[in-house]
Amino acid sequence: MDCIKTDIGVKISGVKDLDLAQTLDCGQSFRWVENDSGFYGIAFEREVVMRLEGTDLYIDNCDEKDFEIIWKDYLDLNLDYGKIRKELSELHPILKEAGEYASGIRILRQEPWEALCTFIISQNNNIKRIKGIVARLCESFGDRVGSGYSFPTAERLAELTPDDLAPLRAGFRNKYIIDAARKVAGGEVNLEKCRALPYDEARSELMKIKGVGVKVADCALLFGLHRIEAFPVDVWMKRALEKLFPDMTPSDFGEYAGIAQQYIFHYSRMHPELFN
DNA sequence: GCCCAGGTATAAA
DNA sequence: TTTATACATGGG
Repeated sequence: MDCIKTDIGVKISGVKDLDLAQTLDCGQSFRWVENDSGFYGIAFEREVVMRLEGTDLYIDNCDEKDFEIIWKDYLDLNLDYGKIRKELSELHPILKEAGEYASGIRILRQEPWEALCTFIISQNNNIKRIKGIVARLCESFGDRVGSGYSFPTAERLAELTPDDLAPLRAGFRNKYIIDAARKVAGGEVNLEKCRALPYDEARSELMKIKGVGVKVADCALLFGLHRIEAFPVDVWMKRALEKLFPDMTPSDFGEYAGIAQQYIFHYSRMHPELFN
């Protein structure tokens, strides 16, 4: 995997186990939009467009240094998903099938606060509307980055009240967003500490926030802090587990449970007939 | 109008 | 400890 400069960005060749649609638009991030030139998005105060041709990844508006310090990690390109998929496939034949079907999924290393906040917004909500709320949140309270806006910091949102978030049309979630922002900005909840804490303690740390239950905590840990042993279970996953893996519990999926969960989630979403 | 959406807080059994 | 209901909003 090497990175060379192009006239508008960089080209990384030899990228394996990556499908941008499966990774950027599978419900782990709500900030990427597909347009004519690829997937457009903003993270870590950078605006880029990504496009994959075979095993060549093009990132526009990016230099070698930004790729090395930001996007390489963001896309989790240091982890060998082919090897992990092989290990997972030995756990259960359906997991092998799901892994092959969704073999381009990677677990993003998103900014922890963004992951936490967007999954607070996700509760009892649908992906289309979540994206709208998140977009309005960034436009209203984020900083300008290129032609878009960054995700607002916890410190910025901590200054606000739930009523200030009315333009987002996020409903009852407004008070949860503000509670999270205040606890994170004030240090009562330490996100970085959750990278290394024993899993149950990391979960408890996040659940100090009103509106954060096990599902939101698991998603924040998986997508924001790269705790890939996290296995978020929602109503959909519960059905998938009962029908497809009746003999397994989330902990049976082991240290890569979060990757297994994403394979299963994507696979079952694309095959709803499995539940009939 | 009715139902549901990558849930959680709260009250009641 | 487990089970029921409200919660804001908008698309199907």
